[in-house]
Amino acid sequence: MVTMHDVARHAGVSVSTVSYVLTGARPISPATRKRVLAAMAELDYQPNAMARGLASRRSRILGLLMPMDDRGTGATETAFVTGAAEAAARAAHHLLLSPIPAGDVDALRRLASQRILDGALVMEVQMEDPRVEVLRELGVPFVLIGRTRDTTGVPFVDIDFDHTVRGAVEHLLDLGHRSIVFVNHSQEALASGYAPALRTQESFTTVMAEHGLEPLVVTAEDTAAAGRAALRTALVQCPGLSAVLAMNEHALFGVLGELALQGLKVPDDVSVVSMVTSAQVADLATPALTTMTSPGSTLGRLAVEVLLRTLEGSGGPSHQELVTCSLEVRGSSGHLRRTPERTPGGVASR
Amino acid sequence: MVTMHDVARHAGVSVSTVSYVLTGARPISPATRKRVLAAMAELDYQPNAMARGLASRRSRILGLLMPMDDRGTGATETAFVTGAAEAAARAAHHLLLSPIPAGDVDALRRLASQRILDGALVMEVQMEDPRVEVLRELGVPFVLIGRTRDTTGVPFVDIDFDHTVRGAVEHLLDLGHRSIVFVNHSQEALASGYAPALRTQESFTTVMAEHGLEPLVVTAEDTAAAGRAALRTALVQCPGLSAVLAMNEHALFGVLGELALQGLKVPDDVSVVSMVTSAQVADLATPALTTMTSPGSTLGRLAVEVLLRTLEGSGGPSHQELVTCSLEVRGSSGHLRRTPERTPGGVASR
DNA sequence: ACGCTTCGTCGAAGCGTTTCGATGATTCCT
DNA sequence: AGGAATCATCGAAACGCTTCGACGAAGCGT
Repeated sequence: MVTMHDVARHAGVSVSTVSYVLTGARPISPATRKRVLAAMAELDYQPNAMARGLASRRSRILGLLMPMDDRGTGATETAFVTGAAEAAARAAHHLLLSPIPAGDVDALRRLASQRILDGALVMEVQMEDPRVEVLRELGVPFVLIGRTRDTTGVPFVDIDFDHTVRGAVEHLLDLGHRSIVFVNHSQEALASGYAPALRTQESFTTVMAEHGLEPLVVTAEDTAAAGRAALRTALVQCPGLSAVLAMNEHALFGVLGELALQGLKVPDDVSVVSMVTSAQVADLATPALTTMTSPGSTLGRLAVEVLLRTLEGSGGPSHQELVTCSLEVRGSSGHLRRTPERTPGGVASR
Repeated sequence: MVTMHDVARHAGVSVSTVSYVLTGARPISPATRKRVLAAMAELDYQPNAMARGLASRRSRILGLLMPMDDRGTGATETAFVTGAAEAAARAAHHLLLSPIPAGDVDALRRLASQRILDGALVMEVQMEDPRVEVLRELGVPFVLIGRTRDTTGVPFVDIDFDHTVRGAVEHLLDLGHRSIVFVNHSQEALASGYAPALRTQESFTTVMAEHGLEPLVVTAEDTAAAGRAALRTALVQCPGLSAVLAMNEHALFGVLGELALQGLKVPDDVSVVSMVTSAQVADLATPALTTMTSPGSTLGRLAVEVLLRTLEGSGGPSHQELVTCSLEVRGSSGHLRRTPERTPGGVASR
């Protein structure tokens, strides 16, 4: 392994000079700098990350705290990771992937105490997330992807769920729909404090109320079967249903299947809008889904940039930013045509 | 930060003794060990990863070389990562996620030279993958997830594509199908050496030939639109088509949409089997897809275990293992009913 | 020409571990 | 009983880098 010593000898300078060329911590004359750089190139020198990390107390590694329950596994999350990875790479940092569950405080404490992370990106943030306290206590800078209920002094980037719901609902209202059902994640997800589900549901209720409409909500596990059941429930509660607003991609595909089985055409009989969904997933359905498109990779990039800026040591106020989902109208939403007649009591599949 | 020194002082022993308790490199008497462990617990000591890494030349970090092109982003890959992360965590190792493209030899060389990785898991392996040579040259142990054309001396775990194709084809043959079209990834993917596409296609050709059948193959970009077009092409080339075998999930959903538009029912008119597909994705379709289910998380776990075993320093022969996809029959495949009549020249959507 | 800054560089002391050789204290064999 | 072998522990030298104080050589004003 070629070390700084070798470079120094080869360039006829001291090790510290080589170090300064690399870090820029002190000015070095152009002549020496050039010689040092030449020596590095010639010897194909790469700094040893561990040594640098030990001496500088900066590992250049960012932790990606990504609990891997079944939910957090969609195309949106993947795009997020991609964006984060690219931003990190651009800044010569690395991303360390940790699947620690949001509730496993001990594991997080262990990880953070190893001083292997310069900072952390916290995914799958819950309304009351114990990780915030742990990281703060251990002095590990962090940025939430998502946000807790109380966000005072906590840096985060998140999706503007209120804006997203409004955009989706207003799109449907513009098309003439009045009977809209909101298909959310499961009761358990809500109970466990899964923030996107809670926030969107609250916004939905508010927005519908603002328009003097009844906010119909059904919940479903993240499976197609649950989606089917959810739609049947919705049709019972509101037979005149003309639009579905979804915050649960997996269930939504079940909804679509069930709609087809019941002889309801999309978008002629029922319009469908999926929120926080990627174009890739939207395309899987026929017709392609109208979505509030998730800003996946943007969010990831942003999170890394905010975190790195924090590490630079600005003692400024913690950065908080909401990024919006944009409406992309595809084939699944259209003008209200008529109150569909249908045979009551849908037929089960197969 | 509490260091080994603190622990040593607190326990009344030398630092080296503390180290030996931790690493087990030398025997320590039960009495001292107990005192040391007590001191650690009391002080809430966590070893500094950087210092340990520098001194031991073992970072306990495994690189996950995961090129993030559009393709490698499905549920199968996610499951893989999940499995790997869990296996690594169990062995007290970390996973460092690097999105370096397969072709970017320089970036890989830079990463590997930093000595930040104990070993690497190589994803998205191509038939001729330059990364193998780089890693070997730089002395970084690795395991391929996938495999190159020439696998002599290269440790890998991969899916048994031949078995997968056989399983799928035989399932369809058993149901009476004879006109089967294989929907593969794009021409470019094939040309660039994307191994799963090449291997499955070859197996398909072979297996069909073994049964005296014509192997019809169409290629498609990984989009629904391309899938639609692919199906239309297939119907022109083989109007009597009764089954679709897919190696391209995204295109497959286009295929399903186009089938519906053409008035062809699944599985009554056309049976569909998707290969290397997760149950999650299978469920998105209605009816749910019959699949050769990808062993995602198993593969990830296995890869990490193999790599760790390699790091333990067994000079044995390089571990090579193929793991099979298992047939899961869902609603999309059924007995051949009849040669479907149809209006020639499908109607484009919308 | 004098001291005073400023500039560029050097040497050495860490950073928190691991690991190697050495050192007493025991135990064992004859 | 005496020397060899074994055992548990210690001290110190790495590991490859960063960073701090120091120092000679220029450049400055007066």
